[in-house]
Amino acid sequence: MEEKEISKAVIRRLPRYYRYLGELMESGVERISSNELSERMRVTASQIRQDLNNFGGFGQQGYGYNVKYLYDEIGRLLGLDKKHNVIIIGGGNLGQALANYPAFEKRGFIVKGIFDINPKLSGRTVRGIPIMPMEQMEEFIRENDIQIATLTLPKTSATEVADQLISYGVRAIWNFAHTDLNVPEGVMVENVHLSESIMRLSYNLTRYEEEHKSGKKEKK
Amino acid sequence: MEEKEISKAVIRRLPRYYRYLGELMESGVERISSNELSERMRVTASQIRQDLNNFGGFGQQGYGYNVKYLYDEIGRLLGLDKKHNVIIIGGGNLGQALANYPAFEKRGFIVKGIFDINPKLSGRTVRGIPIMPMEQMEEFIRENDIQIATLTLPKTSATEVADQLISYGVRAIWNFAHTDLNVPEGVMVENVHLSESIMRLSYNLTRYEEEHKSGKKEKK
DNA sequence: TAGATTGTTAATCGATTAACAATC
DNA sequence: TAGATTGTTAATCGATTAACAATC
Repeated sequence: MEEKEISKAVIRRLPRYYRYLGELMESGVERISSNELSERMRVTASQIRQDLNNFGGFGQQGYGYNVKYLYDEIGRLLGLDKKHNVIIIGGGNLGQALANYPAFEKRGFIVKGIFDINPKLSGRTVRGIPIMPMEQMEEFIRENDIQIATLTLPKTSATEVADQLISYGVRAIWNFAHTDLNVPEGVMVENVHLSESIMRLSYNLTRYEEEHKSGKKEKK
Repeated sequence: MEEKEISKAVIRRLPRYYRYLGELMESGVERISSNELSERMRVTASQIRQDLNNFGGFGQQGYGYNVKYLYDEIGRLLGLDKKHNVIIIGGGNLGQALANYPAFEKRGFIVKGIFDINPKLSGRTVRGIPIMPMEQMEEFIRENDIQIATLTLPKTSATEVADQLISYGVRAIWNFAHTDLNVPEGVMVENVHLSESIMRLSYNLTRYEEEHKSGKKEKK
């Protein structure tokens, strides 16, 4: 009845909670209070409690949170309790690097195939994953229950390929191309714009240098 | 006198403005109003005007914004008018993929060297960029005016290596390792946590599926 | 039970949007 | 000049933090 819409800001933080809880588990910590966690993560305890309460009462008064339980619950929210079949479009350096990344498999993201316009790459494999020509994409998606497509190709072809992918039934696009995709309702896009990321770093570096240039500038 | 602190949200948007303005330039557009740009970028015109005004009056009443001028100004803010020397720590797949990325060079980010703990990689090159052993890092940083270090190595060594880099004078870290870095004031960190990114995608996909499962669920 | 800590409401802060006077 | 569009102030919205009653 009451659809409590969860804000993007909260969702953005979920994977980070998951990471910290995983580390706590590894070091054998069984329970943790929002206060302790807040010190480790450098966020307020209030925010932690607010965030978690969006999804239900995961804690217990007077006790705190059970680390394993909370870890599993957040994992479930993030869809990490299920396998997701992934394809990578674009078999260049970045595409191959992602295909080679074992950590994704551990979290349930299984790379099933790589597609590239370059016919010379066809037939090769990366970590046992076949590189195939674009023509086989549709059949492959339909037959292998592919939910997520990773776009590691030039922006010039990204839009067109994304449209194809969606028409073949892909519901989620992990977009590394330097362009924004317009997708219909019900299709998810997560952008990784690396060039924008390094520009933000460059901005901060430049601002800092400007403010501190010519040695130590005395503050009046 | 009045230090107008610019919010992180604004800075996050700057590179995207830059991208759109670059595309407008390429297609020969000379001027644009906040209204037109807002339609293309799917943000409000009000936000565009507010954002840009943080940095000064880039527009002109009755006319709008000169595309080339605005592009250059934002580029300058982002520090793209200067060259930045970059090293990559970790010569694995991702490190090599970034080294191979020509778009960075175009923006003034010059990869000068790659460092890896694996001595077998030493002496090899990627796109003419030498891979060197970690022992040479300090000297290389000091002699080549390195400002930015890219961390593409396992989280287990990331913290330690970051500390080293900072002590050698690196002021900005582009962190791809799955961990948060604690750095002193004056050192910039930009995180690219790919596993968190794909988890957000997975979250949205999973939520959407839950809401629409068992075919079309009628809404009362 | 007493102490601890959550869940949750209320207060504050910041960011976005709307409105319009300034001005090209 | 009249029309267009910015720069900027005010209003709204949303997110974070503080506070505390509920409860384990």
